[in-house]
Amino acid sequence: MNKVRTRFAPSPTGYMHIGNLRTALYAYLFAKSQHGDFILRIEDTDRARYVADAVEFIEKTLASAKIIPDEGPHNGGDFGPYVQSERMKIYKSYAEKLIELGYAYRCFCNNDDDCNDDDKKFGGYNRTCRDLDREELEANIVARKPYVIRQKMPLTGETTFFDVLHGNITIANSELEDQVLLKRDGMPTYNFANVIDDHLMKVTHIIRGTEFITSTPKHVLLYEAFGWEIPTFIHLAPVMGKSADGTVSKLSKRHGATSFNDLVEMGYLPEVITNYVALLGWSPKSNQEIFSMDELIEKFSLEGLSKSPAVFDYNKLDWMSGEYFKAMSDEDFAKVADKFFGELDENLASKKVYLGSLLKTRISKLSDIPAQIKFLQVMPPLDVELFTNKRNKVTAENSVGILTDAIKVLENISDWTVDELHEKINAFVTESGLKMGTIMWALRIALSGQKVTPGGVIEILYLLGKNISIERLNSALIFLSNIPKKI
RNA sequence: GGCGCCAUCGUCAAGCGGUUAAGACACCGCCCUUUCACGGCGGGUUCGCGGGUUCGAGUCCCGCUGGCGUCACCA
Repeated sequence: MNKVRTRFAPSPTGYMHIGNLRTALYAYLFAKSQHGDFILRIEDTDRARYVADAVEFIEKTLASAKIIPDEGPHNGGDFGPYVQSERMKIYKSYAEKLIELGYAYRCFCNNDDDCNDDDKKFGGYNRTCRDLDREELEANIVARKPYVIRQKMPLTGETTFFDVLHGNITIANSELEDQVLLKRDGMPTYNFANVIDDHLMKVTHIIRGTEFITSTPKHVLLYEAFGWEIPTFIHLAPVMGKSADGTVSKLSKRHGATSFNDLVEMGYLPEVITNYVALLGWSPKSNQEIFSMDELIEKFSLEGLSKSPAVFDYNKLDWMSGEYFKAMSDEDFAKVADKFFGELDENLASKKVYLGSLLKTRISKLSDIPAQIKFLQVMPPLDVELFTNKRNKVTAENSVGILTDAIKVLENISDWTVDELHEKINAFVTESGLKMGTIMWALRIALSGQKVTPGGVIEILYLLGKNISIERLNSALIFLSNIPKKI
């Protein structure tokens, strides 16, 4: 049996859509699970769409997703070059060959309207010039450069191909146009280059999106014309997005971030994105959801692939992301979180690992961090209402006493550590005869101006440090004393 | 519109003729609790519709409906 070889063949747009990334992932996982090769090939035959540095961008993105090609523009391999624009001579020779074989012909008009009367004598577009006397025609056409080479489709009958996911798919040949194989500028079209390269590069399994199902018969006809072995097709259902109005459509900008890189910038770990995306359209048929790349390779199989489109669910991504953070050590988390902390003062900067330990269980992406820690750097404006909490029996009035006493306790603490704070605060609560919740609530509000904080009061005190903590408590006291008493 | 593909909870999905139709996310409720988070427990009319086939259909067949794709010198 032939060694399995799959490929990922993006056009260099400088943008890695999640759907593309998933296609690459599946092609990679399948190849690796079969101990085969995974090839990266750049399909840059559309000069108008060329984006500078896009190849490097694609390679970097794949690398960050841990998808490593065995062959590619910068990975070596025996079947290069792996950039289509560098293979023009190859395509040309195969196109000429096809003409000799009688499966293609030269033509120079885009459509019948493009042709003037003179042109029409030599045939215009699509099936006008295909059956004219070839020698006479070609001499004239070649003289009239630039021309195009079109594939000569059978007018009757049907073409059937096998798809692993969909079984046999049959399309009537009458549906197929005499498509362009070689463009005026000498570049091949996707539908041509693709077939030539997949054959030359010995690709055994073509894994790509469903949008290519309808053009596959054209490819099959090409393989047959050359007498080449037809590879196995696997057409993947698209990744969809859900809009606010509930409608579902192919994932696009209006659904939020859609590229791998957008997601990374938002602070999702690359391994989280691959893990999540792997499960979008593929099921391991077990209850496992968290997978390392090695596990994915081990568990991957074509049977788990889904035929129907999958909606990208940010909720689930968030959950999965949180699971990864929770599983990380405080040190590792602090490392990946580092650039999201922003500018920290000396005190906080020295407590990053500790801060991270509090943060990692309550965020779903790293970009949530700035909002979570802002109050540590800048005290938000106080609001009396915040001091009122029914469940904990706190009011703006009784807060005054609590804060006053707390300040005294805190001022006497010289060893400002979490343990020490814990001990002293506990003692203070016991002594006061009040509920833990009552005291903590008042303190939290005074210290943070928020009902919700990452970590409890003890942790905030520690993070803020002695001076700032006491300062904030005093300010809160002043604030409360200036509130007109309720009647 | 022609052609093609698809159709199980809101979402990802298991299921491959006989199941109380898994599990996860989200949601809701309760518990725990130093707020939030974390954690624990529990909850929900899910097989698009209509015909067949069969003792028996989410599973097979047909039709319908709906969604998506495709009809480029884009990939």
